[in-house]
Amino acid sequence: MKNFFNIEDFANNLINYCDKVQIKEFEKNEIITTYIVNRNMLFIVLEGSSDLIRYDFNGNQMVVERFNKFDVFGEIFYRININNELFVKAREKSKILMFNYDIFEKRCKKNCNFHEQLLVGLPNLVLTKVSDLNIRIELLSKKTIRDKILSYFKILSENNFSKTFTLPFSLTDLADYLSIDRSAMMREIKILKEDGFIKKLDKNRFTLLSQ
Amino acid sequence: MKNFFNIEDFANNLINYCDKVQIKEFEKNEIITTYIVNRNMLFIVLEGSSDLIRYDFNGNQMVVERFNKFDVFGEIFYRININNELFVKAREKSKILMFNYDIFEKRCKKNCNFHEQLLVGLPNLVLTKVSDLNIRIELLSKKTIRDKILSYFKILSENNFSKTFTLPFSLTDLADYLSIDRSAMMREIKILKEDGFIKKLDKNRFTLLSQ
DNA sequence: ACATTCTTGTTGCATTTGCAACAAGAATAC
DNA sequence: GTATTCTTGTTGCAAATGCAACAAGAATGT
Repeated sequence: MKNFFNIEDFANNLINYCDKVQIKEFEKNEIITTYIVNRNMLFIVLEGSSDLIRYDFNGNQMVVERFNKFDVFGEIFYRININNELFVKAREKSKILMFNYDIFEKRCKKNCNFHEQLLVGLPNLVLTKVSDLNIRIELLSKKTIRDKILSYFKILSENNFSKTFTLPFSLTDLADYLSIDRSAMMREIKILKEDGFIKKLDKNRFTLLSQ
Repeated sequence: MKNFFNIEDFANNLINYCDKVQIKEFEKNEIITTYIVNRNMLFIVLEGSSDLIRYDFNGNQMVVERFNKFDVFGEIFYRININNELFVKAREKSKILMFNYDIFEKRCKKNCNFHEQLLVGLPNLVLTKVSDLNIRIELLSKKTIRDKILSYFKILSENNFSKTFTLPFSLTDLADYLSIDRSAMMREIKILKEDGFIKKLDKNRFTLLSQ
């Protein structure tokens, strides 16, 4: 999982960024963007985090996806969104890089280094996104809650090169991520503990037991 | 959903393609590639179709994803695949375009038009892929079989600009795509018909009723 | 033309899951 | 420092779902 360019450095050198790109700060709960098909805007989280939210018919809102540091998002990744009921809301004070997809076609006036770096670095961010989406699809495809939890824990464990790992979010969020009922998930985690599959060390810290 | 380049024309002009790219034909059931992390190969289906298959522990194989004409696939979209148990198998006689991701960095010797077109057109194919993955995630996130079916039918209907539409694959494949048991899905379709939500016209042809 | 494989359709039953509701502890806001 | 919100944990129950098994029709291969 090598990085084709170092986005940390990149973000730190944004002082004289080009005229095709802007950086904006958002307060907690501010709307960052509403998804409108063919608007072709792209966003990169530089600081903070935000949620892609869908309003369904009944009026209740649901978190479709969460964006953390250096995640890419935008209408361009959601070409079918007929009712324009998708929007992105800051979960906390956040800094967002914004630009139009036509950046690939039109160079900026200054022909700046920043523009160039973005063009080189963006594909890697998108590939990471695709990989993340594929992983989530595989998890959501598992038929039982047990399989979903164990498969996800296995991935976390492998990412961490250790049987012990920390969840990247709360248990409530985990249920959302796996699209299962939270109480049913808690029940299954309890059974997995009893059956000796996992051990709960701390609030969000688990160990996968070999059997 | 505009096209940034016409891949049909593109594929028809492959006569003097560049030295960075190759086109290969595969017979039905032939293995096109095995996913190996960091191999960085990309593939585009020019003709035919293929399945991404996972061997699980028990030895039984499961279709993770299906690739049709002009779909892009490759290890590069699956960065976490520790056991290398993923491979792509041709469902029928297929023609596949293959190249390494470094095509972005290294121009070919001839500096050919083909190479240039690929660089311009590929991002659009990838964005379409991301959009498709996002749609599937939303469907898989629905909690009931009824919601999954109705949401998917709504998308097909909107794509077709009509309440009536044809499934792009068999009912058996639909159950796989939505990751639900086929018999449970058939039962639900029956209830949806009885409740007046849908009408079945033909084998794979349905109409969404307004109520 | 026949055999074989694939797809649709159906049902009973056990199991899994979502939902509702509640309580206690942790974290955060003011 | 207190109130408020968020998170974890638990349970009973009804509803949804997967599984197994079977049959008939359609499509495909030779």
